Amino acid sequence: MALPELLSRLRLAPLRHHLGRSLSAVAPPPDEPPPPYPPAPPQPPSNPKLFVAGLSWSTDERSLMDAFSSFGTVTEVRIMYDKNSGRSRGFGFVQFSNDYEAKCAKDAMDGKVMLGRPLRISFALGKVRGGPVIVPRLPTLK
DNA sequence: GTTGAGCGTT
Repeated sequence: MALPELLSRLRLAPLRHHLGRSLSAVAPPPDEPPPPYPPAPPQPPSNPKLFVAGLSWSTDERSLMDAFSSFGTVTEVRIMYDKNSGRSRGFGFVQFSNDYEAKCAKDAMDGKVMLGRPLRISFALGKVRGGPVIVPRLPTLK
């Protein structure tokens, strides 16, 4: 009886020791950072300004603001008009005081029919006064 | 009197 116990102790002791070390050595990586393969969208494109297309020709900035003012503070509404004819080009921009209001208005109004026309809303891009417009600056000649 | 995807001026 004592012999098998002794044998098991003699053989298990190093084994348990080894296992304990190897486990503790292999244990740490439960934190495997899963590499997000679409590395692009950490944040959904969001800014206070919305690009609103699909506007009826008869939609003016006043009615457009009235349609969006219930989602937040509208800081700017602009509809692009044709230089010559003076009529609406069918799209414009609506800017809110913050990104949340803009996203809320977009989710609520995108696809909604206004004056018989389905609205196409997305976040504005490009020309933003004071925005991140990168202008390559050439060295000034002297 | 028209048209219908799109990203703009001061």
